[in-house]
Amino acid sequence: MALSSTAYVILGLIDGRGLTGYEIKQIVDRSTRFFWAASYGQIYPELRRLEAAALVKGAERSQGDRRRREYRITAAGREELHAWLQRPPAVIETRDEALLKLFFAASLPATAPSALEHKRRLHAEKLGRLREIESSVAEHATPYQYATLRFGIALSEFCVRWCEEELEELRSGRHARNRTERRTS
Amino acid sequence: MALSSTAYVILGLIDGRGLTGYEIKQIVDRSTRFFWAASYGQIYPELRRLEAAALVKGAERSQGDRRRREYRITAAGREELHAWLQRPPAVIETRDEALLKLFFAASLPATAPSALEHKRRLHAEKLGRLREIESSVAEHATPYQYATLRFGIALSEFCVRWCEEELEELRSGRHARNRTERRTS
DNA sequence: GACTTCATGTAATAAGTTACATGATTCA
DNA sequence: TGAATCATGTAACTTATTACATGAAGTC
Repeated sequence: MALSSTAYVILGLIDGRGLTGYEIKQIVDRSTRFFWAASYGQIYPELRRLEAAALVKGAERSQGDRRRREYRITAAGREELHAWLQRPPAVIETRDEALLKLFFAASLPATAPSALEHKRRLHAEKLGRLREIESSVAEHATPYQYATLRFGIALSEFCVRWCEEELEELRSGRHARNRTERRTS
Repeated sequence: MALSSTAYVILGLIDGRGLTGYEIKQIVDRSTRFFWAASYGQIYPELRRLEAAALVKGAERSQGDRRRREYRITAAGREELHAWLQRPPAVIETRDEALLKLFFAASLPATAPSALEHKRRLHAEKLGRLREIESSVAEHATPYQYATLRFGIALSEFCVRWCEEELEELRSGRHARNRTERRTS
């Protein structure tokens, strides 16, 4: 079949309960968002494709004049989801502009602290959002969902800490050489 | 001007030395690759665009019948690079298919260990490549480049460790509930 | 002689973001 | 009544990957 990962995000989310495109987007933004984002521009067209392939089934759930289309997974859709879960994951990619700026900071060394400081702030903000989610979500998430949340929190904490340590090193001037001896600590 | 981040990867790499598109790709694959990938399909057209904008200057450095075009940064290009370094970084995005499969593992719980095991292996492989790079690159990298390398190594180690701990929890059966009490440890 | 590496490039496709358009309902 | 939220969708654009084509030079 060869669907996009974003298609499996949809299949995974509607496995068990019917959801509208709008609701899918809301849930994504508080969950997979942190390791797999999806925009309306992907979700709505993808729902149509999935319905055309009979992997989901949409039904009108309009209330008054407000149109609302709720999608449920079909038996074929669940099969497709299970097949995907059984295939080995391959994609783990990162795009980190802050790290890129740090990487090239030798071209303008005065910018290095700022790159690190912004990176620290971005991770701290993400950490704040994840902690807020954790405090409101713990009871209705699956253990696996909860595990990915804990991973995101621990990872963000790690990144914040690393930035702080590195800023400290920059300030203390120890950054002028490659401290090979530090690697083993 | 509004260039893509990939354009700045090129500007940053050729700041100081002339490089061909081929060499840029090779260097990227051993450095920024781990937080900002770039393919030939981006590099060659981008070099043309940058030359059209007079931010880089290409020159023939053919040897015999083998054509070879080496690019150097211009004064305007260096200015553009410096301006970019001074702007706050915004993009830090991750796409992690393994985490996605773990997130949806409640749909087919038997696949959870496999998702974690694959995630662990992918991080371990990355760690191996980074360590190999570290052992060969330490002397000619800038302290900032070396810092990003150490970050990549520490982060990969963290991810490998997390996967191992999580696998251990799965095996011991403690995964059946959301262990709120564990969060504070 | 065959394989690998060096070297440049394009075309097709896929994936994803942003901005916009539209309109109902809810809440202050 | 005005703002926020609910709700669906598309168009234009950007970004990036993959596969392909071409050919020289070096190596086993």
